[in-house]
Amino acid sequence: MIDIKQLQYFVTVAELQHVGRAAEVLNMTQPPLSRQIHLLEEALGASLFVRHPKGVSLTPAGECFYKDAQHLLSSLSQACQNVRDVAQGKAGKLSIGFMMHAAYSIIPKLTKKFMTAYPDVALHLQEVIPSELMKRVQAGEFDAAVMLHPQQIQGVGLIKLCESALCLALPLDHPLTQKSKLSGDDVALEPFIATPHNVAPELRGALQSYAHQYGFEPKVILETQLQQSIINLVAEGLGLALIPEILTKVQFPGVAFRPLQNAPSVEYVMIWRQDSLNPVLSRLVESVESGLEI
Amino acid sequence: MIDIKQLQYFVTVAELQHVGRAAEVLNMTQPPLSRQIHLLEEALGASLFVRHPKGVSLTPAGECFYKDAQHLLSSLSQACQNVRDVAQGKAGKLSIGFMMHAAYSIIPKLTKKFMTAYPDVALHLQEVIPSELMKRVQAGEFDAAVMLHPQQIQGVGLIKLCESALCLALPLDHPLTQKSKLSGDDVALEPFIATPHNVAPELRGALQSYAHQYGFEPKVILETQLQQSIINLVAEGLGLALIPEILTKVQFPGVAFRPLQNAPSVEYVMIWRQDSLNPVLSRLVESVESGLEI
DNA sequence: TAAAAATACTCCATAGGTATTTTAT
DNA sequence: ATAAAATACCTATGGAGTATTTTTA
Repeated sequence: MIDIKQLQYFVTVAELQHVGRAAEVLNMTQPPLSRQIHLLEEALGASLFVRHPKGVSLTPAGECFYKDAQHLLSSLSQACQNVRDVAQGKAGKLSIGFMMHAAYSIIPKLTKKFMTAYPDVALHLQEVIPSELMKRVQAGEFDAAVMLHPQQIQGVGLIKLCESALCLALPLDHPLTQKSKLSGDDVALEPFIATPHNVAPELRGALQSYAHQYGFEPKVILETQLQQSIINLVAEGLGLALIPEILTKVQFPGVAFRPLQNAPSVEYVMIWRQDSLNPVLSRLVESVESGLEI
Repeated sequence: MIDIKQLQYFVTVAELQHVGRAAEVLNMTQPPLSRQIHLLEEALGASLFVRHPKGVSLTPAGECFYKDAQHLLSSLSQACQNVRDVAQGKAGKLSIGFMMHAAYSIIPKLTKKFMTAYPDVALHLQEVIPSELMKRVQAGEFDAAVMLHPQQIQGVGLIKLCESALCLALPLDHPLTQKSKLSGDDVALEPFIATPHNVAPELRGALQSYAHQYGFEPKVILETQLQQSIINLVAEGLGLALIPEILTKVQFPGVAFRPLQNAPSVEYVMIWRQDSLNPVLSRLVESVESGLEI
């Protein structure tokens, strides 16, 4: 059976055209090297060298095998390097799920920092509705997810990314845009657009409890799964919405944002499967732990 | 040190996800296979498998190495096949020198037959002046050459390809074109264009001895190393020339060919270095030996 | 607890070393 | 005649086998 050692022996002899000197380079004596070359020739069923009185030279078959052997050896060492890189998380694949809220500041910051540090990692980013994120991380479909702080965190690691106060999103032509700061009393009778409780309980809960502080039940006239739709519907003038401040840096046409008195806030976190086998994940967690400045 | 055997072991275990069953397939017992997998992991500095109670599965690093190992193994077997092909002359390189006379029928026939039989051989064809051919075959610069039958053939193999009678090449507007068959008497006073003796002694000798048969010394007014030039100079009306019949199948503008009474003939042969190491050469000789129909 | 993998220990095949012979110019 | 490769023989590393223990869901 041919083995790597024989290929290295062969390449060395081929390069030096001299079995004795090749043996020196290989830190061995001439006879066993001679023997290995013969075994290789036998295994291949072809003679690789012509023996001269002052050395050896490659036959055409040997020339051909020399090229292939060189390529094989370099491919092998490349493969070893690859596997080490992947094992250390310097290379590989990482799939990250996130909710729309993260798309505008958290995800860009996070990916930019990580991709700069680990250019050989292929990031797969996917936006899904908030309620999907925890499930799919636990199922191993995502290595990590950026989402609102969940209630239960069994089997996942968690790191806080930032906190963001909620503010009011209202149509540009709405009378309340005249006031620079609003309170619960101002909006008690307004129609609201919100996400259903099962999609993003934290957000829906925040609206609920804020309203209760001011002694009213919010009039939710429209529910939509997609966060993006909420802002679009506000722009259409269908109602108001509570939106985290991190989204207000972006210009949404037809929408105005106003701060709220005693505004509740939501917390954004990254979660990941605790028992993940992907070494890249540890690098991501480290990267996030060392600070993101969102 | 990593060796091929370990790669095969690894690939088998990776495919079956089960060390015990992989050991069966590999015709060995489980413990040494287990051990080799561990040694491989140690050599790579990365764990390749996660051990479950009912088998093993690949880590991300293992997945990466699996792809590379598969590729390495198939490259290796391809390399073994390549070297065998080259050793048997089924693949490789073959350089053939030839004189211009062979370009129009011998070389096309020969190369077509050979290339059809051995599509993986790269033929390097080169036209040079006749006197160069023997030297360069003996020097190992050409594996073989197509040329006129040489005087001395030390160190080379030889096979006859064909014989061709010489005929007269004359300008289209020459009075002698009126006659359909010519003899030495017709051309005794005509100017001749010929190759120098040291370039193609056989051809020059043939002109000489033919003339002597008819009791005259040929008036060679122009000598040129390149055979192609002779025909061009005939077309220009500078003189006549003796040209082998195998060239007359081609249309040369401005040149007429006429048969000669008692025409001398020349013999075309293929020669090759007897002690060549190129296995393809044997295939070429076989191919020519089995007949060319020129 | 029940598989499958890992470990412990043994044996022998074979890679590599030493001494010597053969080969090719 | 000479340098280099091949052969013969010896030693010992390490790959593979048998028996057994440990691991993990």
